[in-house]
Amino acid sequence: MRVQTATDVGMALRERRRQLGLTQEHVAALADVGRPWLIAVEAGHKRAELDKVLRLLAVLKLTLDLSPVPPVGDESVDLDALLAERTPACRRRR
Amino acid sequence: MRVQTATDVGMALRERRRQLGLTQEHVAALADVGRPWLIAVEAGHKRAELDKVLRLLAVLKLTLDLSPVPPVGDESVDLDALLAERTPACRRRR
DNA sequence: GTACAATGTTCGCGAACGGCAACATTCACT
DNA sequence: AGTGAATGTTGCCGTTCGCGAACATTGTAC
Repeated sequence: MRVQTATDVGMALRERRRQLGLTQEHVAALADVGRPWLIAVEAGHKRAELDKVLRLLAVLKLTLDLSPVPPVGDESVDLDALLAERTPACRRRR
Repeated sequence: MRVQTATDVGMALRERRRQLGLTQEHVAALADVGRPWLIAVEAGHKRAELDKVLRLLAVLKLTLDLSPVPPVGDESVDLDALLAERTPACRRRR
């Protein structure tokens, strides 16, 4: 499942927790977080701390993968535009 | 690339930024975050806010995927253990 | 309808965030 | 050596977090 926003993350977490048939209280204890916090995150809390979210993923046995956006064919234009904005020194280093 | 910790996230972000040949200052501006914050995150800052990290991923054109841990064959035991701990009401609902 | 579990909400509190700005360091190029 | 860009570091400061505990709401079983 692809996630892009905090809301996506929250929905995925809630769905997964239900799949496993686990209680918010139970999961919160396993991940060592407060229950109100878990509720907020499942609701899409944007400012949740990164490592707590990661612990939650681990507890729910969810893996997280990062991959470059597959080139759709025109992203070279965007990249060039970005390159043009950069200073010579930075361009040299890429 | 699979990430499990805040450090993993930071390393992935840094690597990706370098691949694109972008400056910390440039990326920070695009993601609307402070440069010191970006530095901390690339170094593995554990308490970074979720949505800022997500904005960073978007700016760097990285997609984020969540998937259940592939059954290794013996996790059903763990699951049963968890089920045993749950209250009847919760078990009913799964 | 009663009882209980699960979920959601609110409060006060200490702790840490993240922005900004300035300074220090590293590195590449000439 | 000297210049300039990129990166790292520090301090102040207003804002917000996240915990704990208590209360309110839903929903399920009996």
